[in-house]
Amino acid sequence: MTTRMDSKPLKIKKGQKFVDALAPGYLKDGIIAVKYQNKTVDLQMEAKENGEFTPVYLKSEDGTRILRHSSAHLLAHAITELYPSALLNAGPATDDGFFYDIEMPPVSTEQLAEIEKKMREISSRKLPITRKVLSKEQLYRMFEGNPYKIQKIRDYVPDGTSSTVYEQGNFTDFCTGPHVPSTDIIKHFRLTSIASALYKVNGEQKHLLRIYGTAFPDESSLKQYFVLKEEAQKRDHRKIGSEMDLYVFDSENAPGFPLYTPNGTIIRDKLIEYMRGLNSSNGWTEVATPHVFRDTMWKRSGHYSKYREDMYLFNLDEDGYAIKPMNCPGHILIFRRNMYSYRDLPVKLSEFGTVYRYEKSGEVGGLTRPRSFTIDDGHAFLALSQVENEIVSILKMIAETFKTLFGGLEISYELSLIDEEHPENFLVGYECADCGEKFDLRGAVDQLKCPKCGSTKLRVNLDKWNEASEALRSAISSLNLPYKETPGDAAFYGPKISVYLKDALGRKWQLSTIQLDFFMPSNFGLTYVDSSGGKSPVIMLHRAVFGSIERIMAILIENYSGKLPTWLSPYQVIVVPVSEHYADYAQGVASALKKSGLRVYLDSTSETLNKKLRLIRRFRAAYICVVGEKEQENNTVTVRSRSDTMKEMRQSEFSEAIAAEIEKRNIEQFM
RNA sequence: GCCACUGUAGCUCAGGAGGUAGAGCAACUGAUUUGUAAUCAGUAGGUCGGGGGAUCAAAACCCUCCAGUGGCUCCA
Repeated sequence: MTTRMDSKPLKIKKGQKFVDALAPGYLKDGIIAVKYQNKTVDLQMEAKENGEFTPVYLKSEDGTRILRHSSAHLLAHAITELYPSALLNAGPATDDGFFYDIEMPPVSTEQLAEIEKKMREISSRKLPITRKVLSKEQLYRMFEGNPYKIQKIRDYVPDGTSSTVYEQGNFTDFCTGPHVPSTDIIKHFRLTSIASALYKVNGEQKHLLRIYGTAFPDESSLKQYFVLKEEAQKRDHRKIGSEMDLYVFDSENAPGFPLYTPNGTIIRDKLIEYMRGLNSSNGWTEVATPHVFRDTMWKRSGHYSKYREDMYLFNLDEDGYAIKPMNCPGHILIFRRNMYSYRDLPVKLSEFGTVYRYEKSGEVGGLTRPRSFTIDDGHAFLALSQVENEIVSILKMIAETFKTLFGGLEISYELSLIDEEHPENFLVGYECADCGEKFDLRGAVDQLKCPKCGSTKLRVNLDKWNEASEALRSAISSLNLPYKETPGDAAFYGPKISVYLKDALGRKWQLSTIQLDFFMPSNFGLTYVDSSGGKSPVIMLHRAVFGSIERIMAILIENYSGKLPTWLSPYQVIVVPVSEHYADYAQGVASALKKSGLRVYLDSTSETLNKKLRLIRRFRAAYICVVGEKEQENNTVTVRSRSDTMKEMRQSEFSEAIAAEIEKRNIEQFM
């Protein structure tokens, strides 16, 4: 899809159309737009001044994006022909296709096929797609009767200026383009699904119908796309997890709550054991906190006002309680049992804490979005001067962890900051202009009031946020890690770093987070005695390396297609006798291996060898040992690895090799 | 919560212009004793997601609830 074409810059004169600046016949070579002054524009556009441009080929990334955007128009065109009363909203290209949001009655999958058919028909009409410049007034007139378009014209086209529409046959859409020059360029596409999408028009929330599709420059990439989707489905952790017997979802009695079987529990335990070691060698101590707290604590921590909707709440006698959706306040209660001097900090508390969040019914799914999950949580209580060092140390733990779990897979970092335009979405400091009171609040600007004098004249103070952000930024850049800043994505109580992994199928998963928090410790009045004998506020740092055990398990399973590294595998060895004649020898092999600490399963059924191998396949054992006459005589085992290579070897040799592999937590097998 | 699709045996699925359920695999029993992805025969297994309705009659039709899957961030 990202085929690089020869795209030497070409010359263009002011007022000349790009299409005319191309040598004749270029269009057939798959050029659908050009890049001029750092923007992609239509071939029919005229250059504003003398200069250079480069052709954009359909097969390039930019070209494919344009193709998809044009496909969305084609979809909209088909809809207007089939359903004249439909009101179009917007239809952009996405990373792997396109969609269009439309106000219209829901359609069935059969109707979807009809729409696709109509699209093909319109495509074959070979309609030229042309761009027209219209004034704001003309646009209003053209789209009157469509409140969605009217709103966009109002919002995006300044008074007295103009914008553009794109026309293909009798269909016109308000759009800045660019687009492919003709409908018949859109050939290799498919509509994929129907969804409903929330949209606000004139301040009112509306459910629009969203139709998804995808398009590619050629048929083979389109096919490839669906092959990859299928491959992803084959690796679905829900499917593999039930084959490997790792966990159960009981949708009647525990919707959204995973129940771990003995096999799944082994994986969990091994992950926890690994993290425990890493925690301890990095100065993290471990604590245990209860699952239920009085709501007084949640009110104080700020969770009650922000997360109440997602919390499991209940009342007993006169008191309100909540099951914990997070571990942090519990750790604060432990931290504050003492007075601390600056010499005592940082205090680093970790816990494999299971939390419960009431996810809305449409949002739960598998291990990636469960209602209960276990965080490899940790909270550091420290002084501002210690923040950067601590973050560096955590970033190193993260890098080490993912190298162990995934080898060389690519990880990337994101630094999420406050949206300075909309501080009301965050807990920020304010100062009262009237009485000078300083306080932290979160809420709509026009509802904010000074808690002391009731004045509404408040000044936002982002000092804490800026300091926090700077500490994160300088830690991440001191390690030369590639990162991207995303304003507005911060947690409501502080900025954060998120870590992403690209898996074997190229999918991006969010893993670790590090969040800085100036506010929760101040809600609980946490201070330490600084070197001058005064009280200084404690800063809190939330971190999770795995993120959640369930999520990391799901990613591991999908990435390895269930064939986990040996140290994590529930079945490290399955011993299979060729027939029952060798049951005793097999038994001996199995117990010797078990004695050396391996997780071994002996298949003692009386099936044929072929059948036994077929039936145990679903467990994705690290090694399968077949033993029969030959092995019994030679005191050997014939070992078959995950990748189906086979080798006969002495029992002791096998047992040492596998022990070393597990000890080092190798991803690769020794054979 | 909203939209589409789905819910029949432990698993994968068939059936269905309405006449109270089928297959393969798994399980169990017996025979077979097997050399790297299906040996044979037999047995057992289901309130067709729950509830309600029209019907002489519902797994099928209608209503409703529950659950699962994919979406609901990427702006003209």
